[in-house]
Amino acid sequence: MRYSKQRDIVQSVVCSTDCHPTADWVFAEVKKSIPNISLGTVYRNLKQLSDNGFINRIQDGSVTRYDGNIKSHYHLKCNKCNKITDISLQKIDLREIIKTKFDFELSDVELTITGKCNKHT
Amino acid sequence: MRYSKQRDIVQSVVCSTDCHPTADWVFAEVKKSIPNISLGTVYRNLKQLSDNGFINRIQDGSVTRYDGNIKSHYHLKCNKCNKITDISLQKIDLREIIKTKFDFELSDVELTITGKCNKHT
DNA sequence: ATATTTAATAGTAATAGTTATTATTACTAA
DNA sequence: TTAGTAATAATAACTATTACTATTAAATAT
Repeated sequence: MRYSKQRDIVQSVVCSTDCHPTADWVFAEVKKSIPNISLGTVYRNLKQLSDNGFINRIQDGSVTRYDGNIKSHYHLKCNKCNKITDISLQKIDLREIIKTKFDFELSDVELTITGKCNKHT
Repeated sequence: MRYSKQRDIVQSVVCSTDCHPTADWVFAEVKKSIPNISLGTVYRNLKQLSDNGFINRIQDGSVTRYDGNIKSHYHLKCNKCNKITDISLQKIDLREIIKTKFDFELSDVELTITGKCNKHT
């Protein structure tokens, strides 16, 4: 994977926000530096970056979002404001439980908890 | 919501399998009884049935799947055979943890654990 | 039983998100 | 410097899903 200015900026855009952006959002943001960048380039680089572990991809309903936080963590999604917040739940060792109870070699966990955050009544 | 033969069959198709089918799979299956059913009708009825709690919708990557099992449960998805298996983890009361630790009113949890089931080396 | 009302339908067009194609550009190494 | 090949911009294609519209049929009233 050789250097490209486009990928470099895609990565820095994703890693400098905690808003779990979509490809489209990243596209708009990168355009500020590279006005003629193509949406396909953004998709391709997001894929490459996540395939190589530089960023994470998360599924938010039917749309894919990207996450510069590559430490193991989960998400809270508020169904009022749609904000996705990072959480970590170290006490629950899912890997252990899943392995011993279900004989299943966990490689990835995506836990989406939907509900209402404390900004709403 | 008044009776329709189409919805009745859509529901029975979803409820008589544990394969967590997509809309397209349901469409093909219902066609066996109603050859000229429309894909839109399948989507509309799947939506209605899940909105009314007769079936569940689950997100599998970017595609939506449906589940006749409406008891609270989670899923194991094997990334080798793509099979989705129902599991339940009664010991972990997520609702409690999420409420006390994060002040977040959980209304829905979707936990997707991806990995490798015991059919593979 | 028949007419009326209107939800549900079949068929089709449209949309959104994403991936593929293709000709061109620009790193890298000999 | 030139050959090889990643990466690119632009655009077409694709897939899952939703919207539209004229018609059909289930429930209700006559």
